[in-house]
Amino acid sequence: MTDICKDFARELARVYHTLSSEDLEALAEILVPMKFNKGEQVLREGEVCQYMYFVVRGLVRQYYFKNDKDLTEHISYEGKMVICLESFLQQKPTYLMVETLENSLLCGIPYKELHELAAQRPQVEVLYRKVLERSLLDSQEKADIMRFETASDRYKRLVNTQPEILRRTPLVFIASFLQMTPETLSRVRAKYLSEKK
Amino acid sequence: MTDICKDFARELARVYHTLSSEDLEALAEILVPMKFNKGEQVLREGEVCQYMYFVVRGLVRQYYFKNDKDLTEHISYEGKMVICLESFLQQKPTYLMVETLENSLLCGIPYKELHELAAQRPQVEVLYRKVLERSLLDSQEKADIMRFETASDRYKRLVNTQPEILRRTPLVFIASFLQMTPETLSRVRAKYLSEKK
DNA sequence: CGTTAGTTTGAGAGGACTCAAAGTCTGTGG
DNA sequence: CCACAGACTTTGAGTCCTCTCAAACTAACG
Repeated sequence: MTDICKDFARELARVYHTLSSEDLEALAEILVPMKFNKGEQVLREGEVCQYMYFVVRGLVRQYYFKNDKDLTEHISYEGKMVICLESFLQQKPTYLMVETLENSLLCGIPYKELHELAAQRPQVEVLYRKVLERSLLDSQEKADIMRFETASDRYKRLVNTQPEILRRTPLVFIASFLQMTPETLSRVRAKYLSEKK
Repeated sequence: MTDICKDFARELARVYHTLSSEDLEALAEILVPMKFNKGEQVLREGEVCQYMYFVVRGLVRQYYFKNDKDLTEHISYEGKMVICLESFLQQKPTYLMVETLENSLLCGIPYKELHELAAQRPQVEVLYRKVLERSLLDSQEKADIMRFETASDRYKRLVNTQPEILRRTPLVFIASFLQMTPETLSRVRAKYLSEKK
């Protein structure tokens, strides 16, 4: 087991504080560190998502194709979780893919081992549930944002909450992440910059 | 414990098949049946959602206010679950309210008892997790629908998947449930009917 | 039968899209 | 070190969907 995994396990414990140090040890045991170069595929279409990933270092996006269009669903960087939920939870082939936008170091919790551990250790099961809870709350928040905010609002929100993403990600991906066309993002951003000045 | 609760417990076991008959007994013990008249508030703004509700009979909607507008988030009838997730999961005051649209019979799983039981019985914890998984997949599906389907598509989808709701619910609520104005729904529906003929 | 809520119809506006073209950046090979 | 291809970004014009506001219509209930 690497230090990286230990760090991650500690991080998890901190965020969800339900784990004893024993649980923590056991969890750290099953973690798998993974290294990827910029532009590499972490998860391909049709594969089954075997891990809940944690980004130790780097930048990755989750995306899929809809009517031949490449749509970015999520962008994650240091300290964030990356899961293709539908595939991971149901252990069925994914339509949602993962690729890195920078050289990246990920830490994975494998499905089978997680479930075995959860069966033995109630607190791990609780942790697992809490991760889902968080995803659920996030996805509700996102739905709300998309429903009520204009393209311009969404851009400003990103500027305020995750400027990190803006600095490190090509515009095309940001546009579809914010659910607008690159053209719209360009206009929105031009207006934002001129207003700010 | 009433027969109703037994029915519900059986239903749960059927859907999620992880429970032993012992687990089932224990779960049924903590269920709380509740009766409401048409138009009654099941959960008011600011209260903490104490139950995961199951609709045994009747029709209920979950709604909230945004800029003084009454927005229907969800409509549920026999066999469906009703949970104000944010409030229930975090046991904090809800902004999402629940009211009945018909005389209704609900069956509630109380938070505290559920957690106690989950702590004792791993399979109940698993069940709890699976309920969350289902909510998550549903909410992702809904986001996708709202993103890519037009008002007209959404209406047709409801006609095909839950005509039940259309027959039993006032138009205003259906409109905001489908995330459109009553005017738009009226037009969409007029067009649908004329096309069909 | 009148009041009020709910639904339909119409006109007009706005946000974001598409398609198209122009402009800018970047990296590679001469 | 320059030039140019290809990718990315910006700008423009026109369109479409859904919204808002307003008015007419219908239904329901006391």
